[in-house]
Amino acid sequence: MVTKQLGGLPEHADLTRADSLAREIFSDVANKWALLIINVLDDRTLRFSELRREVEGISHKMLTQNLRMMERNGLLVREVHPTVPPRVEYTLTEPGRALQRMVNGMCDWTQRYLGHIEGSRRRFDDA
Amino acid sequence: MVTKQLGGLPEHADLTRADSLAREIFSDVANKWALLIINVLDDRTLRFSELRREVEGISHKMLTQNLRMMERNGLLVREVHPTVPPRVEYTLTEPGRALQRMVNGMCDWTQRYLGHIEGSRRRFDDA
DNA sequence: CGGAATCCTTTAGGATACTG
DNA sequence: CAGTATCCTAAAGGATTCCG
Repeated sequence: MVTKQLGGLPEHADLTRADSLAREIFSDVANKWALLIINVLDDRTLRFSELRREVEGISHKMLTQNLRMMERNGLLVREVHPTVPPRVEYTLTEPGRALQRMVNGMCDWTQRYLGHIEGSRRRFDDA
Repeated sequence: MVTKQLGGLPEHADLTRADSLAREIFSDVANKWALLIINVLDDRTLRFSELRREVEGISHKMLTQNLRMMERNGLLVREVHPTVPPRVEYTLTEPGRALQRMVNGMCDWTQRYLGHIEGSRRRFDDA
């Protein structure tokens, strides 16, 4: 319970003082690999191997680890097709898609301010 | 929407295939401490010690380290008042504030889906 | 007070091998 | 193909101390 809300107007959630559950969830989610997986999954249904290929640079281990965590938190569903060879597919849930919109926002942000950031870095590194 | 490509229509940025600079920036920003600092700074101007108090659980070292990184990337400005004892204040820049809106969205998301996530976790942990 | 540097522990994460 | 387990190295991060 953690809103800065006092007067009644809906204020932004403040996780800096949040209870441990909210902080834990935020920590799970606010990590590079999870966010990149969400971004690439989008509204598609992808296999493990497809995700592995599309999330550039992720290792087999990190992918499984993050997929488990995201499934546990209800961000995506995992469907196993008992064929041989096995076929396992991942799809974002509604909460996952809600998050995905914000992740897309962050990606767009990165693109948009790329030049600004590059300049800021140069200035900083000179001094 | 998802056609993460190339035709010409404005699509969401896809950092999974992005150039190394964009990936680096995203990695800088998509980390727990940076996002919490952004969330607590909001539109205020805060001293180092105030941030230290408000970002619950952050260590002296992590705070300085992240503040340097965020200053370098132009997310915030650092103002030193040459008094004694020294007074150093931090304020989000416009790019920083743009990011902050999305971080707030993520915090709100966490609050909103807390119950859903808790339930999903229980179900997962039972199986 | 804010920051840098040091030391030391914990975790993240890669490589590899094995299983159904 | 997807997943698990093991080993091992690199990076994150806490505690502490010293400096302007």
